[in-house]
Amino acid sequence: MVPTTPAGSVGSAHLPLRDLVATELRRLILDGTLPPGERLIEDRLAELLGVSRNPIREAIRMLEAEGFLDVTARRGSFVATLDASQAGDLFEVRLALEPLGARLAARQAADASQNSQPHTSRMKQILTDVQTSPTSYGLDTLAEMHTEMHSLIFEMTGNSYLIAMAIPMVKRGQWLLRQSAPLREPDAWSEHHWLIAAIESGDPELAEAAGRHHVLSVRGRIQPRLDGAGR
Amino acid sequence: MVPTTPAGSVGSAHLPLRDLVATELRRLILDGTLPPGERLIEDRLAELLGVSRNPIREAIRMLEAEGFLDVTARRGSFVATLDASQAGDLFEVRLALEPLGARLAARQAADASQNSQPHTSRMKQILTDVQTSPTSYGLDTLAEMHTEMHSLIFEMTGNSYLIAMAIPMVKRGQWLLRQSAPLREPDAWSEHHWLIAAIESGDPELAEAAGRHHVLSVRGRIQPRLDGAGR
DNA sequence: AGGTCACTGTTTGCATACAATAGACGAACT
DNA sequence: AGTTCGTCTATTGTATGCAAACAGTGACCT
Repeated sequence: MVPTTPAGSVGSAHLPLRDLVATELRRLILDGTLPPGERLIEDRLAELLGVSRNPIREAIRMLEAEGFLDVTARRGSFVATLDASQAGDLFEVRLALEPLGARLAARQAADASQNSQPHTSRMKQILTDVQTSPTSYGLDTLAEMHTEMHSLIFEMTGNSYLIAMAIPMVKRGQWLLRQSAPLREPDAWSEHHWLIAAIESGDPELAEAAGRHHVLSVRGRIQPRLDGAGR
Repeated sequence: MVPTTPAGSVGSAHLPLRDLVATELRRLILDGTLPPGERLIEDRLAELLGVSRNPIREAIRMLEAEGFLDVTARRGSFVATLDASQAGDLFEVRLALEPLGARLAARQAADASQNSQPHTSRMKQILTDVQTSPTSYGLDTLAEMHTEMHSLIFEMTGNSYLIAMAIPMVKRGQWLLRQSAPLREPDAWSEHHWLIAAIESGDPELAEAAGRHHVLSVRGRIQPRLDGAGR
């Protein structure tokens, strides 16, 4: 992390190294550079990122809490593995939280319909970008856009507790998508159109149903690719 | 932590200090010794617990991820505050996850009805203990028993992702209960009887409804005590 | 041949030391 | 009197050093 002026190096507005490290490790895990099961050696990471082991260790605690790492005391940290069983677990939780997020977001859309809705407009922009030039983005970029869109829904709810729980969940989902990725299929994106429209309509019931439908649909698309190691 | 033989000091089977510290800090927060808003000074905690700042800092990252601490870069860590708005947020999420947990637990009960169910028997034992001698426990103990019972439901599901998300949520609920505690009311406990019976019956729909009903009931009992700072 | 034991390198756990920043206090200036 | 600036202290951020534990290797015994 060498003094390359980390986006506001001096003075006041710079992030602690633990946050930069956590962000970078997340990226390396999500894009597959650090594959599932890979062992993380603190010294190597420290050297790789040009920091001491201390920020590394703190970042490891954060990523552990987010579920990206499996840590065993005195035996090291490993990139978490996501087998079919765990993917099923994830979808079961997501099937509870995504409809909730959509419902609360729709309520917000209804409450604050008069003023501008930065969340919905950004969501629509992402969707437009992807659908107008679907081939101009790499898989990683597509996954990131997908994550941003779902994160926006949760952020729109204004429920800070839901946000804290759901954002890591969405990132975990991005990871899964990245590994077995149907993000190239046009259907995968057009579905979001319905979801966003439902939220924007301000009808909580409709939005909840759309959220549920969306998760079920994604699960149905991904499940077949995960067989073999069933629960 | 001075060589006071910290419960398995030598050899192999001892927890890292960060875990002991995190557990202790959680306890101090939950029992009110560290009140909401309190600033945590790393040096003081280190001296108080007899360790260096390093395990303290790692524990802080963990508790931050669990939502017990609010951390601002270079300005310190503070015990999180739970106002009425945030309590509402918590209940909204809980209203999604608790029924899910009950439903999946019931499914497990049905699947594995032949062999013994350590989870349900432990739950029933807790309930019996509380109801036979309701006055013999302190508030903190009651809160801990309540937490254990709900944690058992989630653990029973076998869904590791749900467990990872829900256990901290339950603890956060314990915190709320501890602050405005209706745990002395007999109704609060008899309700759990229905919930456990529903899970044990193996009927997912019934259990889900019981879980939902329970959360709604608790919210109804707590909500009035939180007024003033509504959303 | 198989298993057990000691030995050694690697890695994690913890402590200490130093650097940098935030916030408070007070002096000087207007 | 109020404001601004500098200084000083408490506290967080980061680095380094050392101890303890794990994992692999090979010798030795049975």
